[in-house]
Amino acid sequence: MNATPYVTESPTHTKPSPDMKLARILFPLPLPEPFDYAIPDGMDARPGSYVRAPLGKIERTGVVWEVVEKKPDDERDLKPVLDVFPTPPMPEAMRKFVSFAARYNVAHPGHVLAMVLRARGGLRPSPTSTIYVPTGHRSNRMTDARIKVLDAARDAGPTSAAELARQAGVSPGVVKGLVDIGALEAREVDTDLPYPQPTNFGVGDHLTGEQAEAGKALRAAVAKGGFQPFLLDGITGSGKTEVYFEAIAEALSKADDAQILVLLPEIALTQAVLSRFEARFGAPPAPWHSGLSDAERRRTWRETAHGRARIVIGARSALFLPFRNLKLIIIDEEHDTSFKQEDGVTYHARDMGVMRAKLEDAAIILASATPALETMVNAEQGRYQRLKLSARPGAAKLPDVELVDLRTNPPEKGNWLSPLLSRALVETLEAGEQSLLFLNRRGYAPLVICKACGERLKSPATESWLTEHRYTNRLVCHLTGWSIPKPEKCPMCGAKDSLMGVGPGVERVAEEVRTLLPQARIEIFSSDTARSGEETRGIVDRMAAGEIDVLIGTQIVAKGHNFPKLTLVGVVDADSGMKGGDLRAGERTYQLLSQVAGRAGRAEHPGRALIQTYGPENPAMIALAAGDRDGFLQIERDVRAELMLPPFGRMAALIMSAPSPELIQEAGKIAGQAAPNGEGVTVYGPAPAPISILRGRHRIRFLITSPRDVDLSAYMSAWLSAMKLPSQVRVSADIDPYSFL
DNA sequence: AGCACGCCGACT
DNA sequence: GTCGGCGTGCTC
Repeated sequence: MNATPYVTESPTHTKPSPDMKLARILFPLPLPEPFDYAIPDGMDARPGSYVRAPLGKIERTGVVWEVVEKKPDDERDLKPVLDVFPTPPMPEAMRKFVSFAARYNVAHPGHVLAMVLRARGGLRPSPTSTIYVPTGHRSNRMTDARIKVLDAARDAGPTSAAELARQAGVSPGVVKGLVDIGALEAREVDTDLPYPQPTNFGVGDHLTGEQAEAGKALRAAVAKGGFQPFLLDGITGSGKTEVYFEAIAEALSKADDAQILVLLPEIALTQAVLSRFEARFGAPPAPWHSGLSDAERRRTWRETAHGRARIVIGARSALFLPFRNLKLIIIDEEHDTSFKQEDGVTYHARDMGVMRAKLEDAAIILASATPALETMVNAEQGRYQRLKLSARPGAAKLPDVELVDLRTNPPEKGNWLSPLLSRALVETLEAGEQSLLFLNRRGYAPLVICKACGERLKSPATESWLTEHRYTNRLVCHLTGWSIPKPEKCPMCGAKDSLMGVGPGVERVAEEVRTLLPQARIEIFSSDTARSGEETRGIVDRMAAGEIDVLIGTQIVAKGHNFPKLTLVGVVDADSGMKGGDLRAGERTYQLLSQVAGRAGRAEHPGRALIQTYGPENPAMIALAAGDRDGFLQIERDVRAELMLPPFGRMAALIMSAPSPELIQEAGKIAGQAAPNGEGVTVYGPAPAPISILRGRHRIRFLITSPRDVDLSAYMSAWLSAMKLPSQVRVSADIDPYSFL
């Protein structure tokens, strides 16, 4: 060891020179701003470069946010940038997008950057592995073992030494021997392969007149270039996908480095959808969702950053992938509420997508059969261009929708299906056709009470009601997943056999159908019976093959499955979604119900939908029965305009959490006093948050409304920084909140 | 987010 | 007397 104890200064510090440039580096951490570092001579660190730099005692990856000249009077002894990754720099549009998303959603820029850098290994070149290929060269010293290995290499294709030895049933030493005599050659290859390039950019086959026309409009817009937002408004089965494929084909053909992002609700990201893209464009798209392995994740990330992945198809978080040359964004099922991220950095992928398209100077297509009210208003006011698809190709027709008034046509006591719906189920089974019953409640009964003392059984962590599951004979908290075996005695008063399930769940409705149709093949479709993709596929395949007579499902059934022999859809309780004071409740019920109703009669069979409700006079129900979607949205629109609710006014929430009820009450008081005065801003609360206890923390929230012209993000940001809170209290803002309950 | 510093309880 | 619990504060 060559110790030099008298050297005290760290050798990593760079001496300032007169023309030194410094890099302002943003780290994926909740820091208030980028930090300054010295760029060593000869290092190619520019705005957008992904770099490593020392931060405190450790080294971290960050992104150069800007490069500035060091001022002559700047005496700071800056640490140096250590390394630049061989990844193309993050384009300026992306950096602006990160900053915008942080400002708009009231989050630290670094916190948003963390969402961008979520693929470990994506910044480094692909790992390599050694494979062995036959050279064709054979020596006269061919033993049995050697021949087996060469046969394996020929049959299995190039693979690793261990794999070759395993397949040949010999020891790895034999492989080494073959390399030594020149019969096999070792090659280093990347394990993460580039995605094959799409090839088919031509006009799609079998487009109907209306589809061809919409496709042409989209092609023209993409060809022209620049920020152009579209609403592709097409009823279920009208061929929206085929139409936006035209826009994708145009973007692909326009430049050979143009990239396209397709966002879908996570649940819609199936193999079938990926295959459809592959069939159309001759190459599979790059996928991005929470279920990817680390290797798949870094592959998609790297290929996207290098500009080699042309089509990326993903869930909401794919919006934060670092595209090099993004030319088109598609948000399919744009009304879907799963695009709203509710924890961590809260954001809405649809709204952020429009902003990203604007900053990238790209086209964006929002596609839906039931567009969100916000989107409809944007189209109406000319901010989005609206393309309508109204026809269903082929013989398929939207089903006839009938409302069943549960007040005049009530189910028998203890049942949940009205005589009308029961009769329809019998008729459908007799006709050899399929039925679907929709009830958005898992389990047997959503509430368990004690007949003796009236106790309602609650989850210890969240205080929410426990749901009875007969199939597993457990009581389950649907917020946390916590469960206990169903007790024999009431935990409160000790009475035996006094616990009773109240209200309907899919299991109870299944029980009722079993009594009504003893010979029918009945299955339940919910997250309890479709735990894996395999189970989901099994149910969907059996239903499509006609092996199920009655399928009883939660909202999982509402997503684009095609069941040709399905002719009856029954909605057990249309009113359940309307409760809770949620400003979008009516809209969501309409979307869900029309989506569910759209499952019936997609092929040559006509379908019908029966909707059970206690409020058939409700505008949502009337519009649904009449198939008058735009009429419904108009009523809803007027209500929101009148009350200055979004999109006619702005709304935000401030959510606070603390480990104890006393502390959260104290925090609420402090926050209430710290709320700044803002022109037109109204603060309501605090009130218990939608999930008032989460992971052992007590939560409250304020609701804030303002006119549209107020910068509510800036208001929330000012409020947050004006508060001095005990350290155990956590606060966050939610711009345009979606959960109210 | 890490990581260190710092100030109070159970152990060789 | 120390080892270590996690509250608080800093990182260019």
